[in-house]
Amino acid sequence: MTEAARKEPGAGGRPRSEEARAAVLHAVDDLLLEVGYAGVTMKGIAERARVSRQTVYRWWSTKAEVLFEASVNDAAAELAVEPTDDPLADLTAYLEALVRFLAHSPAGAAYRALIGEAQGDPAVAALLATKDVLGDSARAVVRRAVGEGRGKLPLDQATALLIGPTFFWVLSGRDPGRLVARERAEAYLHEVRAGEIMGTA
Amino acid sequence: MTEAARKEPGAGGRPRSEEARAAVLHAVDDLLLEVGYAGVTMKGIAERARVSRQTVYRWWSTKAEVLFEASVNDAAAELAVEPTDDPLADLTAYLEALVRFLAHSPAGAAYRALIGEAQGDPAVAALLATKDVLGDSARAVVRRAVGEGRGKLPLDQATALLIGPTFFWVLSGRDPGRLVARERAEAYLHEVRAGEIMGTA
Amino acid sequence: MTEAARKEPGAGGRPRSEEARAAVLHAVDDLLLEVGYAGVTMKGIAERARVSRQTVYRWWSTKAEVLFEASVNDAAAELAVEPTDDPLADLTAYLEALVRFLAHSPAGAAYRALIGEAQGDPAVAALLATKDVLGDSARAVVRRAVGEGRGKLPLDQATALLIGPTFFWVLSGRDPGRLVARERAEAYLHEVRAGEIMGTA
Amino acid sequence: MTEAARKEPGAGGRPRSEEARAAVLHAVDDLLLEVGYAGVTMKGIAERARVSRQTVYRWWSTKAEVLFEASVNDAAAELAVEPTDDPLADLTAYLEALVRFLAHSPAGAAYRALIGEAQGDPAVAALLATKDVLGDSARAVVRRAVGEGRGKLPLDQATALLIGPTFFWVLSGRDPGRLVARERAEAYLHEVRAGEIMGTA
DNA sequence: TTTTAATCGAGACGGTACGTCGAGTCTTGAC
DNA sequence: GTCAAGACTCGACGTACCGTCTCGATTAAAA
Repeated sequence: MTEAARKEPGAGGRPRSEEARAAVLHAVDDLLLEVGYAGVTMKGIAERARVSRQTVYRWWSTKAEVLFEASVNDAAAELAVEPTDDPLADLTAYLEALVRFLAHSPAGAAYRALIGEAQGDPAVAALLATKDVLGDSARAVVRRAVGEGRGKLPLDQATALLIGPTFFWVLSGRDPGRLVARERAEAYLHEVRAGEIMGTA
Repeated sequence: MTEAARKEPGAGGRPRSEEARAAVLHAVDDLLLEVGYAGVTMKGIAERARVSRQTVYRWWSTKAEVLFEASVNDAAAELAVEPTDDPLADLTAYLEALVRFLAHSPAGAAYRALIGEAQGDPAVAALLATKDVLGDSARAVVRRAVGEGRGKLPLDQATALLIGPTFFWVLSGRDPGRLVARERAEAYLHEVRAGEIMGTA
Repeated sequence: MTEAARKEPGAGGRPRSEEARAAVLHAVDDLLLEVGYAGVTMKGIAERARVSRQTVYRWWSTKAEVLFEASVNDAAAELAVEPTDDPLADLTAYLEALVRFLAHSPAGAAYRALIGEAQGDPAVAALLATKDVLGDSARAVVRRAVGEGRGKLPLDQATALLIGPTFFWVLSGRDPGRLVARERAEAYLHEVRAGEIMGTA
Repeated sequence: MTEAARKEPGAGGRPRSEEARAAVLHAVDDLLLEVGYAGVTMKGIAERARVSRQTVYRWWSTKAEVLFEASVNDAAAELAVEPTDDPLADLTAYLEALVRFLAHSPAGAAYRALIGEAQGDPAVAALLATKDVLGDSARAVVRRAVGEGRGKLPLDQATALLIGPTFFWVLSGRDPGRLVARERAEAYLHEVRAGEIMGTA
């Protein structure tokens, strides 16, 4: 449904079946792993969830919406890192979580597929724009590690610097095992802190 | 066509129509702009190219293949930068070309769509792996700018560092106008050269 | 409602809303004219009558039942002819009423549609068998005009002789304007009276 | 297809599968008997004929068209009577064939259903108007029996007089076993011949 | 006066057919 | 052997109506 149960209008009527909602979200998770994004269909989701096709369409209009709702909570959870007093450790933990999410987590696979679909489908792009999972999670970490506004670099560009290389690495099909989070975190910290002084980037 | 015109088998027979081939590649370019990646279909390509459906299938098996062939040459051309003696200028020029390609060029739109499709479709991933347009173009620039193997950072990770932030920025739907190539190039140069000494990367 | 308001079971309870009943019958009449029999749906009836779907189903189980109840009273009224002392005049008046009913009246359109539905749907056939509107109206006229049992022809066959040609004419889509009731009435009278003597038909 | 294979345009292309055409017509015949007109669906026809749904829609746009094509040939055959020199015998034979057709033949069941559907669906009415199976067959018999234009009664009204009573009898669900063709034929002959002299009907 | 019970509206539910579309394949005749 | 044309099977699309099922809110007669 994208935005959780709106039940204002009228008031009357049979209430939405929470069971059906859960079954659909569960089904789409399973299907993504089994048949891949391209193989997921609204029909397939409905059948797997033992739910009528109409019920799926009633609450989500595309498979992208179902996937988004199914994965966005998992995504936020998997990308959250417990803050410590050590910025380097935080950054390292975040980069490790990022690789794990993008390259190995089911929620990450869903997210990659959505990012992909968004490249050729404006509707999906708009959907993704409603919640910037990656950006939000990174911003929290970066803000703690380097402080906001202390460098000349806007916060969102600083996060792009952090996320970008890993993002490209995974999406372009390179081996995620070859990434070393610790080194990247050190270099990143060095770079953005230099930016504070040099005023470059 | 994926594998260039093979003319070995048998002997006689009508030769492949170069006219048809060009018409297909042309049509797919047009269609991409008009209806977007999701709207492109094999049927649509054939009709637009005034070519029979069978003819398209004879030479390409998926729309991804047609798009790939139609855009890969343009892509390489658009990402090539004339080498100068100034590494900073080269890097800056490359980053500008990269933004132009990813965010504004038709070939780039096709490439983004293909990268996207690859996230959920292994066949497309394999297709893209046959020619690493982005990596190749960046490698050439990076090699000239910092020298190969002089840092501890492997070359392909150094290129990921260069491409990644921009790649993420554009694919996540952020405004490409806010990227400043010059600053990024300076910071990049600073970082990878520090890596040579610090051995971090 | 098919079987008039039964109020036996239990005891208390909210009484049936006569308003709702009338609204439904009214709605089905309107809809039949606007969208035709095929276009009438239970859903459409409910919405048009500003009544819940369940309420329609509570009292009628198919659209045929609603239509039947909505049209049967009108039908009987439209087919009733005031008896005079002149059999020929009675028959003529009846045939005129029959054409008017079958070819031009809304109730007749409903009746034709029901007869039609009955050809392929035994449930509708059974429904129609509960009240032979056409036969009843004709029987009354024929009985007065020629007397019952005076010919060898059973009464219902004599009525079929009267109704049949017009019935076929209209249902097979022929122009009702070309029927001349007076001539048909004369011939009919001649034929059935001959039957009394000849003992043939 | 309603009008047999049109193969003029273009010339190229795979020819229509006669096998598929026959399978569809056969399937709809079977289905009509098994599940009744209301139970016949385009989906059901396609599945029963082991043919794709698209193929059915390619040549017929509604189930009425399929049924019409499937039954019209049988209908004409079943209603044809071998002319003799005895008008009374011809008429009797025709009336017997008519009862057999309307009340007992599969083609007749289809025809009744189509007539029925036509009452509430103008498209079906138009379809039926393209070929007046009942009228054509009766006209041939009546013309031979009484001569055309010898009475004041137009030929098609004379045929309505012949067909009508039986038509009404069967369509209103009355027992076809109670009809006696011979008596009806005699009365009919008597009536229309009287009409020649009396100039009534 | 409180139950009690059947009504009402609204609207979600599982089904199933609708008619369309794209994917690939196959079958012609012409080149 | 390629080409245009176009019929073929298959399966998903998104919509519509089916008939059933909860809901909360009425509305009267029975307790």
